[in-house]
Amino acid sequence: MKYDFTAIEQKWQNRWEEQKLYCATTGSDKPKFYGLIEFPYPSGAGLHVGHARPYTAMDVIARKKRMQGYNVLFPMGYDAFGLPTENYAIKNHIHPRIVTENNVKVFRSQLKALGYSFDWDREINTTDPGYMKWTQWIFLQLYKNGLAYKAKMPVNWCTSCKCVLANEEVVDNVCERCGSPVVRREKSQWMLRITRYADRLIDDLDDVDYIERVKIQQRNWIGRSTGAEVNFAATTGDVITVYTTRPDTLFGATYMVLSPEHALVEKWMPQLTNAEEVQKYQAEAAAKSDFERSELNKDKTGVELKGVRAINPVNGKEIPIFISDYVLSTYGTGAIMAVPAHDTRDWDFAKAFDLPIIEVVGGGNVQEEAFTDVETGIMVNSDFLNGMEVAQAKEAIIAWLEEKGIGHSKVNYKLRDWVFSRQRYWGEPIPIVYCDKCGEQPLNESDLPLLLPDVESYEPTDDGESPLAPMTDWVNCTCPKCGGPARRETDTMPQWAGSSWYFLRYMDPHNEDALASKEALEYWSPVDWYNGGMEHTTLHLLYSRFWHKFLYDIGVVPTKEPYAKRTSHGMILGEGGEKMSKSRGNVINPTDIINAYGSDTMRTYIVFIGDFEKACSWSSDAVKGCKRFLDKVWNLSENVVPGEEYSPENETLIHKTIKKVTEDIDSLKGNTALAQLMTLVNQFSGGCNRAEFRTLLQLLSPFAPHICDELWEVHGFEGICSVSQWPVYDENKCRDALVDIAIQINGKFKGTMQLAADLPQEDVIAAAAANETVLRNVEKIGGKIVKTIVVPNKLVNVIVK
RNA sequence: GCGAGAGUGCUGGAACAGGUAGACAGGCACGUUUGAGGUGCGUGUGUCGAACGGCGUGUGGGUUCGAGUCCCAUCUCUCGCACCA
Repeated sequence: MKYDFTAIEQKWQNRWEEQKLYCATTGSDKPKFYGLIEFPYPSGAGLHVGHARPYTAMDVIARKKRMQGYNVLFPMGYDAFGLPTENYAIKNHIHPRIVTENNVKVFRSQLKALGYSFDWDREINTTDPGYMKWTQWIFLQLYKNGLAYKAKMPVNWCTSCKCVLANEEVVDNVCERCGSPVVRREKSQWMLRITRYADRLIDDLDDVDYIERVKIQQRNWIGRSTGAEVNFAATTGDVITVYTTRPDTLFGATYMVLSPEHALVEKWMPQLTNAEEVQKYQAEAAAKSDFERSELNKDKTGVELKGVRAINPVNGKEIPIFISDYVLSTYGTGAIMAVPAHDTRDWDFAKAFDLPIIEVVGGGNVQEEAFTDVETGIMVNSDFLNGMEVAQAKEAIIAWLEEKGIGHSKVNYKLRDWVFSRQRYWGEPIPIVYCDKCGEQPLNESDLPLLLPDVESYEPTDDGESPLAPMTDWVNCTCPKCGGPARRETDTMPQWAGSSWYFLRYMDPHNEDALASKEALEYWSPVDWYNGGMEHTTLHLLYSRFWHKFLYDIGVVPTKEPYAKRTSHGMILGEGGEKMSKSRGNVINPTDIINAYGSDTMRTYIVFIGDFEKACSWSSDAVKGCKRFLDKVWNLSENVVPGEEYSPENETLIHKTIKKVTEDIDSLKGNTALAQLMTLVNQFSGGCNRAEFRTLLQLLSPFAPHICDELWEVHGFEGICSVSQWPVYDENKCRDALVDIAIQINGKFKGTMQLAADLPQEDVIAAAAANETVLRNVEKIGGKIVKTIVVPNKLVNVIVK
């Protein structure tokens, strides 16, 4: 019989779907397992191998869990709002909804062709009105709880997308998505107060099982630092508040620096003797992009504010005040006290402007370089702090500042509030209206979802207005409070909105009265295992944790954290180790591989390709190797003899294999699990019995489910392989009766000897002493055996002197 | 600059908790099956050497009976952050 993978795969995919074999049941008594992967953005290019890697890995886990008796929720959906769809729609004059529908169709058929065990009854799409309704509902709750607010502020504006971006979407001052330059614009924007959750987003990382680099990256992004705010008096009578993490070095503050945008600079302008020079510097700084500002970070520039001085509150000394663009207006208070002796940047500036450097922490040579070590230093030149260690001095000075009422301890974050407005058409409209009488008003929940107007044209505008703004039929509405005339908010939500809670919708996707029922949320929460890309660590992953915590606070969800475990996959590179890209022409289309070798081969290769967490390059030859392996399994099927028990010559290897496959799948090492299965199949090359073949099919089933279900049926085993009960192993049967013991002479490997397993140590030593290899080497060295080290069942090391 | 991770055959990659480095696969070579083969099967394949044997996990040290694995130093690469006071 021929291995007709196309027919077999089609047959089983149909059967799985008809029988709803992989559908999850809320409330089942079985233990639950919720495995999640990031749902795709249905782009016009279709599914690529980058999707297939994490999807296949989680499918293998889900399939194994199911066979182990878990009630498995493994869902799929589409994150379908977004710019590429909108741009494509504009260019080709098709409505984005149609574009989305077409793309989703392609994605769905590709996903099905890969044989994933998704619960297709729970498929979701973020652009469905029934889904959008709850995205908008969550926004209203955020609004009502003071976490969504409108603010006029400088924002990142992508010159190509003609749209505002969140800080997280700007990489090296270009748009993360399209690579076009990002400029600053002053705009009124909807913001989400993610900063209110900064502490919990850091602290609760201790309670979840995320791979370490994800935790580190999130902590760094939130960027919590503890220090103090200190008030300096200016000679004008104004107060300059600074933020510092080193209040202990206050005695070493020899000048101050304000950011060029600091409000006091404007206030003081009339009394500055060098106002012109100051204004020129401000103008230069404003003209520079953030990129240029940080590019030029080698040489410190700045201008002294002549005519104003500050007083160091600890010693009453007058010190000069500068403006410089190395002080950021957006962090802390936009002003610093400069301690050149103990801060590298201040040191550079002091050298450039010839300012005094006063050592206040001993241990370095501050005339040569800034001494920033906080572990070893002892305070000097600091009055009542002298002799203390840095940590001690921090506490003492903060106490002193608080007592005098001129400072207090303070925690700062790099994290900023989330810019939530986008000036595009293809997103969820923000459910707010503006009434002349009542002002800003949220829509009534009963009026959700607020749908997009169905129009012909929705080109982005250059003036920063949403394309929805000119659609007066839609914009003009009535005020939900007074019923008078009102106008709708015309900005839409970012793509991150729908994906911030989608994992909850899977739990109860058709619910019309709530985002999901209490029962479903209680039963399925939290997601047990979430795998996704590192690129989402400070975007989607952080955003969704924020939303989830908020939903927890208002009693909607039962857990503080959405995901119990997070892992991440490496990229699949092209054949030569280069990134796959259209321009290089090295993109692998999963459909081509499926057509040529079958989905089981594709799946097997994707798992076998290498370490899941590392980048791997695609190899067309190695794909064939996996096809060969499945061919061998297929051919083995014709050499299966009767036998309901494992035969003695295969028993140990089978138990070992069950053990290895079971453990390796759980630790994302499908590559070595498959290697072990290949070893087993190689051992079976002459044939195997029914019991052995049955176990092989079960172990291979998570990786190559179609061929296994088919052969299972061909051999008349009961039920369906992919939902049969996972085989168990006996630890005692995982060991060979005879073992090869390595022989080392003085630590060098010389050969092996075969002994019975678990022999007492004395017997092993005796066997070694009598061993030919040992005797020969002892003689050669011309010494005596002084010691023998035995590692049970592994090795003996004979020390000869 | 700071933080994280990684350097193993011709290639992708294995190696539990320090215990036979190179599993498994690809490629290549030879043989064989075949009318033919981008088929199947078999054998070989780290390196030097005819062999005995020696040498081998980026580099240099160290700890240990024993190091790819641990420690110190150093080089290279990848990723993340980047004037965050």
